[in-house]
Amino acid sequence: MAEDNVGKLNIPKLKDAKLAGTRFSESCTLILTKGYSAKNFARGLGQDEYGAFPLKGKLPNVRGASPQQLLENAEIQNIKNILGLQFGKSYENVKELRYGHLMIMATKGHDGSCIIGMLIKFFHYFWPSLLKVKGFMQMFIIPIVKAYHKKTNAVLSFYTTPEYVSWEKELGNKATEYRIQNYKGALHSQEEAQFYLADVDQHTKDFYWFDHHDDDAIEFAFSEKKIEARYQWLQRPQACTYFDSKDKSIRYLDFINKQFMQYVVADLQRSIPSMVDGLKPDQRKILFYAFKKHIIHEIEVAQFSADVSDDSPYHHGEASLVGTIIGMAQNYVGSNNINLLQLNGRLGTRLMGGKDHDATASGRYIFTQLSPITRYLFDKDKDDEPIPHYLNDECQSIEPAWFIPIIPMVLVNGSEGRGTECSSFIPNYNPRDIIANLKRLLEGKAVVPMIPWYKGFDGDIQKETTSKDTLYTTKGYFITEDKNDPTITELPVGTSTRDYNEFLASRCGKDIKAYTARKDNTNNVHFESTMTEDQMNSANHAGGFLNKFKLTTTLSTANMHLFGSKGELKKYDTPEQILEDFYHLRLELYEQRRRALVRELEIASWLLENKVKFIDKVCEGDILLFPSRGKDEWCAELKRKRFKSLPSQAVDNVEETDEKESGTGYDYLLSITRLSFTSEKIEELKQASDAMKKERDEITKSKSESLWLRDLNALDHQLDEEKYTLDERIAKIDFQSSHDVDE
DNA sequence: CCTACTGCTAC
DNA sequence: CGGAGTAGCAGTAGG
DNA sequence: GGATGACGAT
DNA sequence: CGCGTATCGTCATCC
Repeated sequence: MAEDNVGKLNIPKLKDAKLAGTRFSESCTLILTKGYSAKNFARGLGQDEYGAFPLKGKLPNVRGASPQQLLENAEIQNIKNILGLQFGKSYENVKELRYGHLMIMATKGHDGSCIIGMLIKFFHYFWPSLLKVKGFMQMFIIPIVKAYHKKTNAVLSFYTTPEYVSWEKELGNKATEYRIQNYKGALHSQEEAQFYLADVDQHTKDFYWFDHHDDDAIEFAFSEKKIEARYQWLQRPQACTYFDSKDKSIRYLDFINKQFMQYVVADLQRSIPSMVDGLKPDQRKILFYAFKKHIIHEIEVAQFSADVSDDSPYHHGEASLVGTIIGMAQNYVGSNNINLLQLNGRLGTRLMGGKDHDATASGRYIFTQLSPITRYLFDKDKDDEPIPHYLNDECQSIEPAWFIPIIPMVLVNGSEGRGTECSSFIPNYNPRDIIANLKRLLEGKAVVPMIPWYKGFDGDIQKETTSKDTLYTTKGYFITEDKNDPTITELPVGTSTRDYNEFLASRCGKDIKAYTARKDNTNNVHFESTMTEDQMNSANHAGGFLNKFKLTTTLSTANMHLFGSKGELKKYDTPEQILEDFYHLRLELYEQRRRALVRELEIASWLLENKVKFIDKVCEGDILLFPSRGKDEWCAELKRKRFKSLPSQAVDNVEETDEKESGTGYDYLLSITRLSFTSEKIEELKQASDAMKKERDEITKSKSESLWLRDLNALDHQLDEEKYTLDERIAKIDFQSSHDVDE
């Protein structure tokens, strides 16, 4: 039968169906998979009618890409050739194609939707008529969670998180009857493959085109003309919609609206940090786990990332998590101003812009732990609830929506990210400037404008005066001892020593005679160059040495997107705006903390007071310990004598003590040991009671502002301890201006 | 009979 | 993913 | 002025 | 332990 196989295809990794390209091709299905895990699966379906082709990574988006680019893309070429498609041709049916169906094996989660979306867009762009052939495009769905009934062994599969969560909710405490299995990968074992083979139909969904609304949906999701509309769409709170896995077929419209747009939201959410703690979800996950397990002693990064992974219900590649951990721990110039994690080992230096490692591999050989200063920034002394706000339960999540540091960390370490419809860049600022500004706000004064600052940076950062006021220039630094031989001792923010080394090498013999790089310390910059007079003159003509030799970069504050405290996407125009937004939220939470503290002290205070009163009355003979009585009698007597009983649970409504008589409300009095009746103990108790009253009064009188101020001062002090000072920078600027090296 | 080396797997 | 490198082990040739 | 690449999480 | 593909938006720089 292979004789009439139209053109044997020589495509590596392709497992062609035996009947593909024959007169039976209409009944053939090409399965597109991510990775190689589905090869056996395709084999199980039958090698005559099923072919399999693994996709590497993500497909290109046809939107905006030039036809040339698309033609050069190997994956697109392969798909086109395997199916036997021709560009520019319109297909009303699949008779001419080598396969009758194109089935995408959706990897679970949003990124699977991304690939399907790209594929739909690809066909919509080149062969829109094919989308109207019902069942040409299919997807094979794989559950994210399976529930096994412990007794009956019945299996329930869930294909979307909301679907699973609503089932779990309905179940209530019957949930213990099930064993829940989270799906980590797809189709790894033979057993799994069998499971799907047994019921291929139920997992296969046909895509279909109904009317022009399907076109409109695709247009809405992808068109460049709809950017504004999509941005508006993202402003609205998103409902967790999902398709019904029982439906045999799925409309393009529904796929786009329910699946693809959720990917867009997820993509944005993982890329844009929160205004409150400055963290992206994975960074928060890492910090959450580090707090939970109290990682204050070093732990292997590979182990740590595996633990973080296990701790959350859904995770991406381990390598990316390792990379995120390393990113949070780096402290070379231009990375973090305050690294929340600490790294042991030589990984991530300025030499290569922090990339001189391979995350997957190096994770096994490097160690990390929480930086000591982190506890000063987050939840010092555990006065705050450790996790004040959780994500809504519909979108099952273990981590908090955000942590609440005492200063806006997003300004300290900056951030950079790109999602769909919106990207974001925030430069680093000086924690000292931030603290000072917060103190100004606490005193009712106006904030002072801040300029970006990078810890350890020896160059200069200035506001660009000539153009927009959202631009800042970072300048490297050089000295010229001999007239024509500049020595570069600092590179602008964001330039790695290695890249710069290559750059200088490329200029040798052209703009400079020669140069030498000193490599004593990976974080040190030292390039000695030699130039002829002509070269020096031409550099001066080209706007000076700094410009000619790429010793400046710019920082822009024109694109500062963040998620606000309620998860809303928000654009900020100045760092001060971020600071003030943070200020109002943080102050409100300090007030909450203060009230909670007052409540606690209130109770502790009257507890002691009542104990003292009780002991006094016993000593005075007002209350007789003997003869023995029943507990009810005791309670009645104590109530009559106006002792307060301790509410069993609620600590609120302290005033109204006669709610429910649990019978244990007076235990704190009845269990007083006889030792307490010694004069020493009585004295001690009275003193404690007075002290408690005093503290209570103080906190009651005090303002939330002073609680915050106390934390800020503690942080300030810790920064002193760790030598975060401005002195270096100021000295350098003075030095630089006095030597007049600029131009 | 012990050493030195080869070939192999598992990581 | 695949190549390089290595630990550990069994088998074997050679002194 | 239009193309290109860098950034970072996946 | 080092390779590869891609998305996504913005901005600087290259030609």
